[in-house]
Amino acid sequence: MTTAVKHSLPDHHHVPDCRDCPIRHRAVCARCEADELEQLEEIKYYRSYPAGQTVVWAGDRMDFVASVVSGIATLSQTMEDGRTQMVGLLLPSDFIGRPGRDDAAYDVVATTDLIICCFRKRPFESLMARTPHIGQRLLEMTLDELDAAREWMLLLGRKTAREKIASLIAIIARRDASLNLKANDKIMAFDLPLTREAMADYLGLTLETVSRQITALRKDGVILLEGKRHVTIPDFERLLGETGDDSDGGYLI
Amino acid sequence: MTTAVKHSLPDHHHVPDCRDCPIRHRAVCARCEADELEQLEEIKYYRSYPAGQTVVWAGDRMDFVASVVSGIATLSQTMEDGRTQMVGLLLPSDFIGRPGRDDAAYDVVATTDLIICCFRKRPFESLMARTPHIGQRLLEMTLDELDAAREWMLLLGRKTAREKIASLIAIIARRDASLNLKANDKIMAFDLPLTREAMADYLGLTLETVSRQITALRKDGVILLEGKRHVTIPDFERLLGETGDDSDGGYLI
DNA sequence: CTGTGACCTTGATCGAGGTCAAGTAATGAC
DNA sequence: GTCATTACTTGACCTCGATCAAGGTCACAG
Repeated sequence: MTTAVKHSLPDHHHVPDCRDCPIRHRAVCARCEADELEQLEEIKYYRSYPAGQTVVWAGDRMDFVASVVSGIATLSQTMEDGRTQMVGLLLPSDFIGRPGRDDAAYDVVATTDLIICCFRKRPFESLMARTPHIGQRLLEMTLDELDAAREWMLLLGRKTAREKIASLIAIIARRDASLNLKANDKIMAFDLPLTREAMADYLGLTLETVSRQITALRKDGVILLEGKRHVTIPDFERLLGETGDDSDGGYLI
Repeated sequence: MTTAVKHSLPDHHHVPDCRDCPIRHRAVCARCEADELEQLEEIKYYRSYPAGQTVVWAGDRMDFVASVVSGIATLSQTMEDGRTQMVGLLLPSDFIGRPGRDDAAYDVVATTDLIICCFRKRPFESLMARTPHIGQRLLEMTLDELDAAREWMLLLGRKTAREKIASLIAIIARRDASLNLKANDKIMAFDLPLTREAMADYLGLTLETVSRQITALRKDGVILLEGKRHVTIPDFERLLGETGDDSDGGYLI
């Protein structure tokens, strides 16, 4: 299997500077930094998880950091009584884990089939200490994630249900567009990678409200739906108008 | 004035590892790192702002990074229609600004009289490049802030108004206790450093709801109020029970 | 084809928190 | 003293989204 996965590594060369995801990042990509390549190669390995499986539980000991190779994972917290809030969406090339901490702070769950590229933590940390460049990139990524988290705080604290849904769809549409590089397509189309419940956990809503608002956006012609998951956006500006964000479009999340 | 401020610098030696503030941090403190002291000394200067004044507006060019010496500042975002969400509370020794970005992402407002210690950005960045240790501390601080932001996402997305207020009061109480080092005092007392409106902006509520919930907590004996701002907490565990957080108390924010 | 379960939609109702409005308290200017 | 202002409280009402409940659709197993 390792061999099979290695063939997918060219993905790692595609390191999008995705400004659109809730958790923006740039991958820590071995292949793109010749100097560190061999050292990283020595301490890395791959793991795969089927959709629905939990990668780590909050509080578990975590002896690795990792980067998403393919698939989608979520980061979430759960209160004693079961209320849960998703705090991050991990897409290919996003980073998992935290140098300097041994226990996972959040549940990491694979929402689709998932392959991650792991680095054993101690060696990674010492490599980081020897190679300031890696630490700097990690800082940059972390600052981007912090900005994204704060943008999400605005969404959670102040937006209406309709604005929340529109924002999430806009974000997914942008990430999809930036990954698939069809920049000139006026019409965006993609599958929602999350269930209604996962969207609800992300947006601080209930799944019923998510369903109702998606229906409302469809009835108003803001989005088109085929089946339950496939979304087409006939007019992206129109969608942006529903998000409540600044309309200059320059820096939406 | 510069001289007067320099006399307050011993504050910088008190670098609490405050795990309780929404935006946790450790100061980048010149005094505590002999090696970098002189280089930092060369590029630093102080600024002070009266309560209510805006330090920087979102989108403004920012040619410095800074550390709070005394007073309290807030970090917030505002939507076109005026809805605002606070995304950070900056207390003494917290860090302001972001190496690698020229424009401020958020409004920074002094809520009390404020003194900050600034470092010109370009020299700070090049010092960072030469001194990996600084970058590492910055990474650590940023990761702490990220955790705090995510904890706040749970609050914003899933907690009730009463839980939100209780959480905020608990956080302020802990920070106050950790700053004032009266660990054995069972009874905590302090002044709320924020107006009802600022609390509302922080918690994603309206100021009326904040007022009502504070009244409710007072009537239920969870907190005592003298005047509008001075709070006494007769039973901290009781307050924690109102926050909705895990009751082990180990890692509240 | 029929059951079963996951996922989603829709309806009816309820309530937490928002909105609007009036009023209080403390402060400070004149 | 009066007036104005800022910060806060309280009440009445309403709305948005949660809750509870039922039903639909689809994929898949037997």
